[in-house]
Amino acid sequence: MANAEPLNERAQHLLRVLIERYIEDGKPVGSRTLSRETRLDLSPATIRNVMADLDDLGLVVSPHTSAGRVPTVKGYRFFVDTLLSLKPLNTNEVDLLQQRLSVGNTEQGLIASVSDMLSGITQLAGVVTTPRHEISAWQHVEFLPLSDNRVLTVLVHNDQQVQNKVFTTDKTYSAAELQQAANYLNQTFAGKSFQQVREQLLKEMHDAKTHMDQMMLAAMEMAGKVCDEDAPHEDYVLAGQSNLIGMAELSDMDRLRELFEAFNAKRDILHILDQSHHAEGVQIFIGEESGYRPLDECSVVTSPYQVDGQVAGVLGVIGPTRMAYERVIPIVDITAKLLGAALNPRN
Amino acid sequence: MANAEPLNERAQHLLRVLIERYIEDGKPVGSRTLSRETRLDLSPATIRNVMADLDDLGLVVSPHTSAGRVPTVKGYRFFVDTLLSLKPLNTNEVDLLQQRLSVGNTEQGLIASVSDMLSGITQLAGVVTTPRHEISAWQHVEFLPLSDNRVLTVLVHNDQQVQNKVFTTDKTYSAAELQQAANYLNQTFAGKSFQQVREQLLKEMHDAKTHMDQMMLAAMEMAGKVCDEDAPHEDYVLAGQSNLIGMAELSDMDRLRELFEAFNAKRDILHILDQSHHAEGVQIFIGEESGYRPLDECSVVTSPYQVDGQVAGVLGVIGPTRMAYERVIPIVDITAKLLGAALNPRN
DNA sequence: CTTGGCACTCTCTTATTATGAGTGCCAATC
DNA sequence: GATTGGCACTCATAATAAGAGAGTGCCAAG
Repeated sequence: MANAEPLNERAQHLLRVLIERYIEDGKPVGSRTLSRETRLDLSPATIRNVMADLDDLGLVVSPHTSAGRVPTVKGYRFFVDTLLSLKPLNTNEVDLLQQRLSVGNTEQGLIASVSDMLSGITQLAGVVTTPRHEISAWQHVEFLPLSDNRVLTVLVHNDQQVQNKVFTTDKTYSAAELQQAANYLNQTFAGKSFQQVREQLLKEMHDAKTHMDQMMLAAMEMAGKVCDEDAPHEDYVLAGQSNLIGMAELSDMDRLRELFEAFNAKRDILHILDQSHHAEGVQIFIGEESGYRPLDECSVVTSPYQVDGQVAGVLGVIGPTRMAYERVIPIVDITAKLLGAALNPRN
Repeated sequence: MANAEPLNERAQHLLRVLIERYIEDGKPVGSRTLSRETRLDLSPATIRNVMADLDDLGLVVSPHTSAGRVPTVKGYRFFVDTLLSLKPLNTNEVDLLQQRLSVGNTEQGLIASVSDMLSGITQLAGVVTTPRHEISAWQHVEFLPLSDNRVLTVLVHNDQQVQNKVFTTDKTYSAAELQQAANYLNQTFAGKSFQQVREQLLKEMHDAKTHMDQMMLAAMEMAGKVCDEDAPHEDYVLAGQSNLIGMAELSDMDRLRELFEAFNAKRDILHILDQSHHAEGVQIFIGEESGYRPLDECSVVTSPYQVDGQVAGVLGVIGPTRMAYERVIPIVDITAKLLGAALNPRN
């Protein structure tokens, strides 16, 4: 039993070659192939012995008695954690990404093109969550009267982000009244974080009811609504789903369908991405590790991206468990950094 | 030869039953079934004769010598144009749609939920183009200075629509200067259509170069850019792609993939939808009629929707040629009307 | 014009039989 | 004690064959 000595050098090397090979052409790999592929100059029989050990350890399995071996989730995990030698992108490639990024200038456009980029380069599905702006602070608010009792609120955050929303009010306010309300709010809140604004707002609204005129109250309400709106805006942009259609491990229509439905429902996918939110650097969920059935045959490679030193969102790719990790991981890593940089207020 | 008499009553009825039956269970339908299904009390042999005629006319084909008949594109066309008896929704169903529509209040939210609704009810893919606002007129513009040389432009259309964009200018403008520019533009353009604004803008920019100060020119430029931006904003929102995955006629992975890629590319799909733009009421593209290979096995049922008496966009569903037209057509029709109503400025 | 009859054609299913890749185990070898 | 060749065995895959079933086209009779 090789159980005493957990995994010797040779076994590790063989496991590595096996997985690399399997990733390349998706067929179970047998002892004969392995004996040819590796430099160790071992006979198939010897390799079979090693394979039996790896099998006992749960790192590989054979789909049936007389097929080669295929890595298990545990095998992939070990591979990714300790055997994998990443293939860093050369500067050319990085420059190319850089260029494609600087085109779309709106935030929406940026994350869409990053998602596209990820899927294009990896030939998998690319995903980017929309950035959170909770760190941002109040810069300026403007109220514009529309027809009837409708008021357009324009709220500018300190990071160039702009939000607008139309409200219906109880009574019709004049432009001057609205101006006055905006002035007051701007003076009071400029530069404060939305967290602070929120608290102060609630407090003032509570004990102000008596000595504050109608108009101020309405303005408060509006601003409060805008702030509320800010928080739960969690979503993602997906690209390249069609890349997943041909893949062997998803050839089962029902599986594929389940997966696409999960994409639409968004909830579960978001939950996985959230887990990466507080992690540092690239994180990898292999097969069942994600905990969601539709993703059983898939791996998810994610990385948070930072704006202004704060984690603003997560991006990554989704593909079959059998994916080229050594290529995908650096791509996700770099892309997260590039997106962070592109999203930075000053650049 | 029945060619002299193009298509007698009985033949039409049989064709109709055949297609209805085929739509229901997707298997080629034979003379025996048809003889049972129909009330005409004809023997299979007689029906075979009729089938031979329909075959000659190119309305049906048999996939192989000893299978039943299947409608051709031409057959579907005839069915849809002259045989189809629509199944109008009852008021309950309409009310239900109505309700689900009034929830999402932003325009984006509205078209997303309409798209969802279409796909949910029909179990096909739903699609809605984003409404065009070219008919809308200039109501108000506001410039807000941000840090550095950045200026936030907020443009309000007369139909509650709001657009904003951040520009970088050559020099730093004061709040007062920006205010002045906005005032001038608002006085000059308020109430005019963007078409008019555009023309006038170009003209003024041409002969104003001398007697107009820097500031005005810059403002013009900004406004011009905003107007430009308005035009080519053609896009659509798709929902329920996953409904198409299980469908028999798309079981070929390559076909399915092609189709999904067409969805992503958007161009061709938009082109088809555009054709419906100038049509009145529901329009149907069956199979190859669309002219796009990925849609060969699909039909597209569309209807333009109107806002303020003007066609603002198109919505519809995409599904296999073998779809329940008698149900889908009224749904698309009603939904277009509901969306138009929901989108109307005053409601 | 309609119908029953009949031969014929295809698809689809099921069973049978190779073929080949790969394994596990054992005894011989280094 | 690790390595190796040999050998029996297993199992997926492909190829082939044989029926069964559904449906057609055509013809001759009603």
